[in-house]
Amino acid sequence: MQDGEAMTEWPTGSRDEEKPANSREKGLNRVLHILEFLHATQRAIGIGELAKGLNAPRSTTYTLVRELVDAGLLEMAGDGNRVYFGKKLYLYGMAYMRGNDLLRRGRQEVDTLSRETGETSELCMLQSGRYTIVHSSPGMRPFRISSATGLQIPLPWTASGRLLLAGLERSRIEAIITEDDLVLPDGRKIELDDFIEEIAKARVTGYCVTSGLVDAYTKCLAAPVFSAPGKVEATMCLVVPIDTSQERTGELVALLRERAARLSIS
Amino acid sequence: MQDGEAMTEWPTGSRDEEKPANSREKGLNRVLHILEFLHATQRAIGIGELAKGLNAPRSTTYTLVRELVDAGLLEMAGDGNRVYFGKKLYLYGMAYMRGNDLLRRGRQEVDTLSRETGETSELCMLQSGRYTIVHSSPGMRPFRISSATGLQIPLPWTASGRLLLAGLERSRIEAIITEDDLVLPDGRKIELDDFIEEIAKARVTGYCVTSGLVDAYTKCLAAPVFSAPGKVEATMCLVVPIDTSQERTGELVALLRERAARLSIS
DNA sequence: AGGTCTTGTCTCTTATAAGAGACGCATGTA
DNA sequence: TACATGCGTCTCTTATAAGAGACAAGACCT
Repeated sequence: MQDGEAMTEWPTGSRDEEKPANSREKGLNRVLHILEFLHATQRAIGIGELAKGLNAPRSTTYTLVRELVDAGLLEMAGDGNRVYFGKKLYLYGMAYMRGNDLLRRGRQEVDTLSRETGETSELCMLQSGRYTIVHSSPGMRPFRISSATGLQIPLPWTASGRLLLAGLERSRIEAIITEDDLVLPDGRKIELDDFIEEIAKARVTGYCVTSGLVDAYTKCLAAPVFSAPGKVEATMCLVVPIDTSQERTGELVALLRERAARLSIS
Repeated sequence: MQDGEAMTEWPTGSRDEEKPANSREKGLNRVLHILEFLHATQRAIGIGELAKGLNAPRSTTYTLVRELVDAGLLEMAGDGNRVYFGKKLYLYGMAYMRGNDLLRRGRQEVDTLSRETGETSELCMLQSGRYTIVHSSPGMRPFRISSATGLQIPLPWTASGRLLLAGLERSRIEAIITEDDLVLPDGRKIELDDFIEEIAKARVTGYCVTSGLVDAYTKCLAAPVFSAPGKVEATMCLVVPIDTSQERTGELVALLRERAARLSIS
């Protein structure tokens, strides 16, 4: 997210884009940042506030927002001085879904899986180096373990993350995972070597279960969806209470793997 | 779509953006055109082909597409040299839907309406001067009358069009409707005065029925959804065979109006 | 009624991105 | 084997868009 870029120095050894330090920013980049920012805030926001949040000059921001609103990618919210995503983005998004068998079928599988098991179920993909929930369907429990579509979290925090990276060389993985990604929300640190080993193991067993990583009370079961032999395109996963019995976990994993395999045929 | 802009002179009396004739085009505009173009073609397309379709220089197109792919707004399709919409657009689109009560509830209403009646049902909105199908749910008939989400057609061709423009002054309407919009697919021409009168009538009666406009065998029933008193934000509509009986049409209109009214409360 | 913010618009400068065009490498086809 | 056509990358120029900053108008405090 909008990680105060001007403030932090570059994480050691990451992208080597040379920064001319104080140069102008391309309009298109500003636009991309605007969209990311809105996605992070999840609600309409004033233009001034937006400019501030992006460290972007006000005049430029006004201009770009106007153009985007005219184009329909953004819309002015009810009160008239806040912006949020626009209808065009919705239409483009639906077009993406229509053109994407995996996503379309995956959504259905997830919905039925969560209906059948009563547990929260998700379809996840790798998106710009992070684990991304592409579709989720809440479970039936009184206290739901739910999470929103579009949420992005570090790969090492999740079972799916171990599957999504299966088959990549170590160097590729190192390029994707940052130091921060290896620190769990509760402060514990995952060793990169351990993580890479877990990836290898997940690749062999064909599924992955993690307990109490993102939080202390959930367990995460994931199975890979292949787009080609060996190429993991997505994962399906179930989020269940951490005290779920061994047997039930086993049953759920079996069901999950079956469904994921069915999706893979594509 | 992508109306060979370089070829045609401006429709008399429309937008007065001065064209410096042979100037450079802003990157952001190119991007907006790329998105529109992909939306129109509805499938992945080669970059060269894309550049040609947009009358854009090849080098620029390559640069922009690369940036958009890096950003996740576009994706390279399977074979590796075609582009189409990307996951980010899907995520933004879902975010739009989540933040938009009317759309979210409207989709549901449309789905149940089409299940209950067995007819094709749609939620429509005004989008950049055109009638846009925002969500549609196909009917149960052996030969389905269906249409895709995102389809845009001229306002005068539809029942919804007459409702979406209700309450606008004549000058606003004239600004939106072009000469071409008034010519039906079969060549017949609608008089602007007649059209404006029909809008006024639809506004009073609170619904609109049109027969055999876009094609010879369908009838279109539409009812307005209000976002504020007098402000038509969307329409719900049913597409039925043109020979549907008077009684059944009446029943359907009543049902439709009830549903649309329920949506309006928001 | 003065002081402090924010909002939206406008003007002007200059750093820079759009674009022309060349290049090398694949294909295909005569 | 030559010739054409499409793809992807690069270089260099100059038209232009990003941005600084000024301005008027409203909002909200004292």
